[in-house]
Amino acid sequence: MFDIRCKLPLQLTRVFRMSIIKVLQKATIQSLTALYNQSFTEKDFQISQTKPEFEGNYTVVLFSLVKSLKKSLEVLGNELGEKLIKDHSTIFSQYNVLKGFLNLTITDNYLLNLLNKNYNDVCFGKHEMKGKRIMVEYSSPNTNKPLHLGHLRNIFLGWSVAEILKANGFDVIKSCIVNDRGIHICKSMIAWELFANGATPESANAKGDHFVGEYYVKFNDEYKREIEQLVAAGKSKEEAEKEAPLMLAAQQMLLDWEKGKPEVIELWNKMNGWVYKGFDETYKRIGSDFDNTYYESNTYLSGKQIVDEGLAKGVFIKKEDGSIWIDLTEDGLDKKIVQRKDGTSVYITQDIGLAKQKYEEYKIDKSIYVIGDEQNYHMKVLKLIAEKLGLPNAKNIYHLSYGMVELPSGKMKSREGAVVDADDIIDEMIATAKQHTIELGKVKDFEEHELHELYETIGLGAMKFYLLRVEPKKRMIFNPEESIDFHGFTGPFVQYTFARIRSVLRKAGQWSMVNGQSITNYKLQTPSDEAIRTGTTHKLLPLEKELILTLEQYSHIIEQAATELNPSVIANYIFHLAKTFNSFYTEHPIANAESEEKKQLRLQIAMMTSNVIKSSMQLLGIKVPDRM
RNA sequence: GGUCCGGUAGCUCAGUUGGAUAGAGCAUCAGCCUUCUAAGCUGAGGGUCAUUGGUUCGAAUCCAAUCCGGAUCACCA
Repeated sequence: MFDIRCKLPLQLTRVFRMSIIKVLQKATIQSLTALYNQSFTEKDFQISQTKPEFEGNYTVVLFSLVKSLKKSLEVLGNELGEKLIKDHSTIFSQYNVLKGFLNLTITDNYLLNLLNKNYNDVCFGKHEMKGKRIMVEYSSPNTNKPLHLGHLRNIFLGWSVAEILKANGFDVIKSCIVNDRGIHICKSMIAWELFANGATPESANAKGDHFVGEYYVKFNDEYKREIEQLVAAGKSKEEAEKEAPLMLAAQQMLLDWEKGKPEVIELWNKMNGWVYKGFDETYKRIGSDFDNTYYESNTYLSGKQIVDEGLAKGVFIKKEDGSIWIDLTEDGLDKKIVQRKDGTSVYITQDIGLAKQKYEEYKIDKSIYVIGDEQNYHMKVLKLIAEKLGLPNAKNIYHLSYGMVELPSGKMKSREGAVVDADDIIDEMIATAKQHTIELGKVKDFEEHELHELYETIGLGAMKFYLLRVEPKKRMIFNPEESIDFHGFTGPFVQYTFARIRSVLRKAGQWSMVNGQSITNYKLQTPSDEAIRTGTTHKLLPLEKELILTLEQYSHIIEQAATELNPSVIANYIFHLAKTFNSFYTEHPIANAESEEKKQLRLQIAMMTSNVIKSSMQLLGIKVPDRM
């Protein structure tokens, strides 16, 4: 989906820089050990960014050290500060102690060096390969209805987490399990058979997944009517639900499917084919992809053998009626069925089979499932069963649980058609992007295809950012009336910041477009190492310094986002970076700076900021436009 | 009822894993375009961090109880 990919092999082709926060951590441990002849770890003290109202950039919080050292905060702070500055004079220039806080100032030279070495490195911030492989499973749609807004949160999350892990040096496999069989699929098949008169997506001029989804809704409408009729004829509601002809037909079809009845299989293939075509269009449009797609119709039987093995091992128990269970009461959960009395497998059985298959195919070290929080219990059970069965790396099964996307009216109900359809909302976002862009009137010289691309970039960017900026586990309410903002903490805000930087660089002759490809001129004259070391070059102004400090944190942020499996960490960071840049941009002229030195410095800052914005937005799956 | 998750400004969300006077965006109000893109910038107002108690130098953060909201506890998937 993107042009730039950083491949940083295990064999060091480049030197990986340690983040300031890590340097400070290590240096503090060293200094404390040297000063007080005791051993320390990172957990003995805390490091944070200095609050803006105090002097300094990074702060060592000393309170927790006082007890074991029996020193006053004042004395400890001064001794440690003195030592840090003496031993690491290239990085720390001065310190002050306020209460229990040791505030350290980073030298301009250190930051200038950093800027000088990395300003044009599009891979800045990424980590070296760790030699570990992780699978991220996401999307997992049913093939009886189109994707909705909830799927979009799932897909964006999964895709982004995968990219974040890659940036952090993991070998990542994106996978998808398609729920392509079962009673719900048969429902739309029956409805199509009965009511479609042979219609196809082509004849109805409809997207395949939407076309099939209509018959799923049709089934439920007709089913409801049959129940009402039966109830009117004197049946109880329960009886009616079981005896309705449509339901009986769907159940019969499921049996026929499992037996492999040719007409049913043919219809099933045909309708699923329509759905896949529709899904593919949507995936392509939103820039999602998978390395491997699993189909439930292939995996649903594979659990049976595992059940037999588990039974032999004594992990499972067989009841008198032949059904097979696992007792999880000792783990604080209930008993769970893993195979029906008729010998057929249930949902969780398939998942156990798939978990094993994933491992055997890819030898993954970790298996991440991006699934809504409604399945927290299910995933807990799956992991426990996998552990008890002794499946390889069962303990590294991880459920990345995210909150449901709800409407102001409550939960989305696909059976009633009360959902925000994915394709619809994408269309709306792009239309809104178009409207805003036209109103602002800045792109009158764009070609038609450039405009089209720009609207997609902004519309999708707004939506992805909106869904990713919130911590995954929190549920969110989506208000279609209010739509999504294009100002403030949004994708377009960041995109706009990027476009302005590109504009500055273009005009300063540092960057240009040739046949749609961006070309960077490596003409920036950079201060010599000697000048930087001896401090004969620029003094950084507060906003210049703050920007470089923020840029410096990028690799640390990637690591944090990967550890937490949380793209919102990235979103918050980008926004902060863009906002800082905008203040800088307003305050200080770049191309028309007060001196040539300042001009070069600010062009470097601008270029590095644009690189980090592009790279970090890429981790969220969001493109950035050169002009908007 | 059991288990899990959430509750921070009018609204949407951060809060670096226990640290300094709790921060952003939206909305409201007041300013800033003859200088690199105003989808921007600067400033103001807005808070019982659901409630109560506890732990300690220090709590939005940890513990307990309570209240509110959600999910889940199927021979459904």
